[in-house]
Amino acid sequence: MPARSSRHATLLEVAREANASKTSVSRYFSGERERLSPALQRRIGEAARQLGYRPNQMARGLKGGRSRLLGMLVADIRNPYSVAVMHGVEQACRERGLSLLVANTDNDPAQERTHLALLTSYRVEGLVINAAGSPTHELQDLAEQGLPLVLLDRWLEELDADRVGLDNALAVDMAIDHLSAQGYRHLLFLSEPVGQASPRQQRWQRFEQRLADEPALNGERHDPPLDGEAVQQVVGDFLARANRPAALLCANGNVTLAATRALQALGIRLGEVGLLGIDELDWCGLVPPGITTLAQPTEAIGRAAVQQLQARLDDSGSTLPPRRTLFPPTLNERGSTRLTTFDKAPDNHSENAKETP
Amino acid sequence: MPARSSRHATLLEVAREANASKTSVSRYFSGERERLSPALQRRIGEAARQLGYRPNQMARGLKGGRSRLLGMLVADIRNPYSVAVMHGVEQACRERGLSLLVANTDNDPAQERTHLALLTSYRVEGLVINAAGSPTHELQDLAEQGLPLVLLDRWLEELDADRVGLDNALAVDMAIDHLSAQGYRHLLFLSEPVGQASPRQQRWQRFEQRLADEPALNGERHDPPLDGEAVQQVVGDFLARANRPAALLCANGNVTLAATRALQALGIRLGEVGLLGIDELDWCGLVPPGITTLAQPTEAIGRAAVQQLQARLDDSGSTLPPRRTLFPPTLNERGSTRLTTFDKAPDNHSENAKETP
DNA sequence: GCCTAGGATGGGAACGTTCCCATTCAGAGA
DNA sequence: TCTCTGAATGGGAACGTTCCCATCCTAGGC
Repeated sequence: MPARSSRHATLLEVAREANASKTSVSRYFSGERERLSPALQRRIGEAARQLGYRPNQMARGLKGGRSRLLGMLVADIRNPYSVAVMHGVEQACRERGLSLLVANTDNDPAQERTHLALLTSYRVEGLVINAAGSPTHELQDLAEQGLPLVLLDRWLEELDADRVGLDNALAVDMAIDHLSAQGYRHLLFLSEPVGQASPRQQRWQRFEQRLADEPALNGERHDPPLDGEAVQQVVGDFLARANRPAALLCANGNVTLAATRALQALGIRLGEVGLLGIDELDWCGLVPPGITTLAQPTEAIGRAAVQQLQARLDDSGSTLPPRRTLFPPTLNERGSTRLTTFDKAPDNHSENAKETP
Repeated sequence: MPARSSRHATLLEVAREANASKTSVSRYFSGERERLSPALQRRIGEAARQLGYRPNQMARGLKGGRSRLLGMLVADIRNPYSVAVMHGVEQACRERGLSLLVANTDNDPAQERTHLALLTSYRVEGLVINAAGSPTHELQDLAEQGLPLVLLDRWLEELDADRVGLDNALAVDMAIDHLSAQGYRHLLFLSEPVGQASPRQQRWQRFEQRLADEPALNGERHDPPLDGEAVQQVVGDFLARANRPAALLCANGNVTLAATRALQALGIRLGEVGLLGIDELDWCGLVPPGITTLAQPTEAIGRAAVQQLQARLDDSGSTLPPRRTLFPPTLNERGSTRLTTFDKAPDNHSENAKETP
């Protein structure tokens, strides 16, 4: 009795069935099909179809070291930004016949280490790193071993690798310019706890720098934990302290969400106090009168990461200098940065349309 | 000159360094550590650390067929629901020392087929399927070959596999009961194009059934494409046609988003026309006066899928009957289903708190 | 003192590929 | 007729594991 049902057909079985050698079958499935005579091609194709043969990637990966696998370390998979970028990475992989092994680390350095080890144990050919902490040492080792890797969004200063992400300085510039042009004078830069995460650091550094340069503007910076009451507290205190017109600049999507909640809880109308978020979210047009955002070109960022990896893969020999690819954001102007001085604004159900300038 | 930098250390190299046999090293790394004498353990551990050895999963997978890999087919990775479930799947995998190979199909049956082939070519040990179309034939083959697979959320009637997902009938019951209790009498069931997707079918079937049973309620059903003006058109027409009090029941998160946009564009206050969405979203508390939702226990659903797979994996021999695991949703009651008959409701910035009943 | 049990260890054959070399063969050039 | 070329094909050795069997050794029982 065949307890185990028919396992996978192997190359050898196809070869026997087609009356060919395993080499020929291997060639047939490795893109060297045209080297085979038409007759042989037909026989192999037929046999393979009949047996339902699929090359075993594990075995493939073993021999040549070509696993056709890319690894991606994601700091927080539940962040829509991460998912959007991941989607771009995936698209680019597909176009190149690569598969993607994704590991989510939930912003936990320990998991980061574990998952890094895991990904390399599958002998991925390249790594897209969106790291929370700094497994710098491990990454350095990998880089030295010649594994192509690209840092995404967050980078580690000590590690001299390729980088892809948003032009954070430009983003903050655009945000401040917009808020300033709209008439806001007192700015609160709100961020998740800055910690090691480089974009957060860069964004607020640029913020401080710009404020120092422009005497007309005043500003503060805070990075409260996002759960619980802390945000509301911080925002409330800021507004009590600051003169108007005041605005909030949110360093990422999570912060925008928390800040919006806080403002609502405080009973403050958006626009009266300005709100501008980095990262576009589905619902930003829905909360009246719409929340102004700086959208990242997530798809492009993801694709660029893979492209960079591919370049390293192709180049393998010489050591190109590390490259940084920065993308500019796009301003989505909505009502939350339209300064209203009416004490009682009309209750207009705004369409979430951008205004034609 | 060593053009290639130090590649990965192998089992054999560790064995040599530790003055041990490869068998012993293999044992050391395969959880049979205690069979080795303390001295040998120490030597191997030392050598491995020194050489930076990591077992090659490819080679492992090749020999025993144990890839320690689970595959997951996701219909739409940009849907927060999918991501949330995926997070659960991932957690459960981690706890079991499994890795997850994720393939997103963007709701495209062709990609579904391709990715299915891909996943199996990595010899995944089990498959979590959240399929858009119906690669039923391929899946049937896989199932027959003894590959454990579990259908997630969407299932294919022809395929007699394990299923995990929301109790859709219960969800619709809860929705209708709630809307009805709140005083709404004319219901519009809004769905993405139903097509093959089973949850959509089940939800609206239950909807029709319930309406047929309750003469006090009237209802319609539509599944317009979500992009463009179609939703607004459908909602507008419905409201023109139906008597009040009327409410919208949205079959999933995407629809809720589209419906909210449509209502805003039509200048309709939420609550005056009811809105209840299946799937909880970050921002549902933010759009005044808050959108009532039925939240799925996404984490639990994801974990249940892996658990089911594990059960099959353990059981391997006998054929347990297919099992269905259905989860109940949770009602998040907010302002969008609080029937207001005021022609001009007070402009209250509602806190997005649940009311204590 | 011999036999045996069983724990610790090691040798070698898979696993399913790829890839470096043959080997075969037909036709062209001498 | 003989060699030479190159295209078509095949044989066999890796790749890094696991796992089935030895083999060795130390004690314990007689």
